[in-house]
Amino acid sequence: MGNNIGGINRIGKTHNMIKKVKLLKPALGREEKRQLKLDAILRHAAAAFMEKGYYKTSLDDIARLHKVTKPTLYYYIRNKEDILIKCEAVASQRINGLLDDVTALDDNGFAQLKKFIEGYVEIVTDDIIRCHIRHRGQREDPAAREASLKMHREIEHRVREIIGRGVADGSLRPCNPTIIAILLFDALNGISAWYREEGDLNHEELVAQVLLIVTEGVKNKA
Amino acid sequence: MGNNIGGINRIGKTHNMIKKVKLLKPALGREEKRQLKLDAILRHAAAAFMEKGYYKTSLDDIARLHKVTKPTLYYYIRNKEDILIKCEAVASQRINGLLDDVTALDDNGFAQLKKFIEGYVEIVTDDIIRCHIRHRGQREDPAAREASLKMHREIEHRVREIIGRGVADGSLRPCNPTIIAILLFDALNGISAWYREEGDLNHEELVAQVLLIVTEGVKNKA
DNA sequence: AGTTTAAGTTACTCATGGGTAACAATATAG
DNA sequence: CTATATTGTTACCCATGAGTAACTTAAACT
Repeated sequence: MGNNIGGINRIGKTHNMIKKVKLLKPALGREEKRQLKLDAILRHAAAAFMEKGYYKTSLDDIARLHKVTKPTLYYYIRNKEDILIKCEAVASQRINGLLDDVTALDDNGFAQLKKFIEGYVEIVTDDIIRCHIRHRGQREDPAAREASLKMHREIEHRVREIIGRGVADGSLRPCNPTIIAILLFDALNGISAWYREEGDLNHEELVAQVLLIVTEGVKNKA
Repeated sequence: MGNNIGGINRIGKTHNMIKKVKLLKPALGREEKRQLKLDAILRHAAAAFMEKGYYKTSLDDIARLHKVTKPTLYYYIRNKEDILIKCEAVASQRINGLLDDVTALDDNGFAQLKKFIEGYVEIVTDDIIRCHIRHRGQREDPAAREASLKMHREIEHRVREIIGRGVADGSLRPCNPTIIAILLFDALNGISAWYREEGDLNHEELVAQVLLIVTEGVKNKA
């Protein structure tokens, strides 16, 4: 169950190709239009947060990026923190979707872990996910804070289970699944902070190196 | 060349044991006293930043922790950002000190890498280091920002060199030292966010698991 | 002693930015 | 073609918190 915000950034292009956008609009229901705009706002906000950080980015900045004024944002979001919460919802869906796919696989723990790593490196490229990884934890509202921690624990727990399964079925070497899951997660999440698709390092090489260290380690036994 | 702020938190105890602190004070020069207080402020600030985050921690909060009023802080620091800069200086000294020790070792790349990991897990326990790892990158002042990035690059570069050396001398399996260094760093830095010495997970177990994944990987070859 | 310097305090200023009230335009429906 | 939600705007409020000025107290040196 992948991602409900796939083609949002194609809106810009549509806008360039067709002058009277009005002709196109009625094709979409109000609720869908609203959802689309919300997603666009989230993308703009996430990009800004990644560049300047949450606190150094004002709502006016985000509004400017979206070419509206600040109060308009409040039609789509409850408050500034709500942006992070909504980003988290998207992130949760995508990551848990990946985990659904991976655990549905009829294969041993190692194979599942491998698939997870490949998928996660893909996911971590998205600005909204990046934003969530970087700003996870900063919740003013205690309830939101708790929810955030819970969702993070759940994901970590699912990864831990994959590793545990691998140890049980013999495809993974005996280890402490809790620690290994956290270490792996931190390394993967770290990728979101430095990896850019436009750069000279391609996806395959990156995945290959992650898999190298996770599966074989770096010590030479020859 | 370890750490110049080793026994700061012992001041509290001293204060409890000896009533007339005045009798003790003259043993220290003014400059040293000043340095001691600065370090204490840094510790208080770092602890607060780790708990509430940089932006949610006001200078009044820090002053309160230190049992002084806000303007007094300005006797020791230039401004709020200066606290991060000073934490970074401490971190730089400790990490580069470790790297000095490690690279001075007359042994192969793998052995050096192992020593580095052991030492780094130790370092990452310190609040000031934690603070630096978490808040590295948020610099208002462009010059400070550049300096921060440069220092971080330098450290990463030294780790990369150790790995490269290992590949060259055959103690490490052929790999991309740049990527491996970054992944390793992210995993190690991540530790600072969750590991507490007081917890039930002891140091040795943690180091053992990190070394397990780095050296052997988790895939079972049996 | 008594003068100087370090260390700390109270009481402000002032920019920033989140959030809102009241009003204007635009689209959808009947 | 009017009536009514839906979007959006301009103009404001106000809490927060960084940084400063002016003044007081404590320590140190000769």
